[in-house]
Amino acid sequence: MKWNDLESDACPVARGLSVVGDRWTMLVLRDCFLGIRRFEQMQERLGITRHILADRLRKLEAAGVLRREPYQERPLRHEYRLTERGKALYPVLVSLIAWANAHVPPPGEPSVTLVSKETGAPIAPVLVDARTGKQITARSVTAQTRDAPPLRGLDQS
Amino acid sequence: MKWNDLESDACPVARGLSVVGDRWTMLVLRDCFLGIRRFEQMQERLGITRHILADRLRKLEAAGVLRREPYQERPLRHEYRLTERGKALYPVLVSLIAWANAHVPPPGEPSVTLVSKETGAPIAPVLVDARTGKQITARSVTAQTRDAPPLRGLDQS
DNA sequence: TAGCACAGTTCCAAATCAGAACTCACTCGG
DNA sequence: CCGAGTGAGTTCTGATTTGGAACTGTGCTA
Repeated sequence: MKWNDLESDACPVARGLSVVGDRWTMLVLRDCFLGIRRFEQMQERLGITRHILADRLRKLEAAGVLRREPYQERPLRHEYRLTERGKALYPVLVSLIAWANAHVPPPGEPSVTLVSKETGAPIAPVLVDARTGKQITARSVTAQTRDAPPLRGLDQS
Repeated sequence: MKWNDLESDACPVARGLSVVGDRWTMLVLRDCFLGIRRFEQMQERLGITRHILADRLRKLEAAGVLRREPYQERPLRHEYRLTERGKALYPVLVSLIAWANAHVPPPGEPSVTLVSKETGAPIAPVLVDARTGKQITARSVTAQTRDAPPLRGLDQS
């Protein structure tokens, strides 16, 4: 399978990964969420090759996740900012952070955690259904294909 | 930067990606959540090279995300199942699905959606703080490093 | 006039991946 | 007993993708 085919895959996981599913993209976006906007800064913070960074930024712009806009003329220079579509990825990032802090043991205490901007209190993210407010788990929720019946899911795992 | 260095990175995003951050891993896990457990099935459904699939399964097992257990002897054969650590990745997958269905236009209507197993009603996932019940957004929440002050975040984006 | 900054681009070598064939331990049908 | 079939891999080779380092272009500052 070629990677670009994923973009038009029926499966939303595949489509999502066609945009953010490579080794660097989510790290680039992490920096964007932290307010990093400039090429040089990203390159230095991430330790990514300039080559690859340029390529990823191009692709993220093409996907409508980042937007490139001039912050000065003479010489003309651009910075990268999250679009609404990009900001909508925040839950993915937060879920990943929560999982990693709980399950990929850092050397020592988790050194980066999520806190409320208002109160500074630590945050424990949970996914719930907007309608019912109930927590979403692999046991309570399943994927449904429009044409085909769902596979058996996790019930008897 | 070498990929394996990420594993011990202070940043939880980097640590998380050291486990699930490559081109195939999340797709493998998607199949696991759908109840697929056998090598041959995954290989066929995903269109992944047998070589790479074997490698990813090994790594996921080493990371404690999947567990490999015999389902028959003579000849001895194993299947792969999600561990608790693996199941804890569900929110990441769900967030990705929600984002892709909303922002990576599928050809036609989203053909795979999330529904409640009980009622069959569609699910709209939202991330909230377990403590306060308030929605988590890039504006209300920020990352905090234990030693350093946070970067400026999205406030004035 | 000589650096210096920023945002890239270019080139080559090294790592990773795709595709196909091969292995191994069995089972089953005739 | 022989040959085909199954499931889970492994091995090979050639193509793609990365990493690392140097180079380019435009303008600023001393």
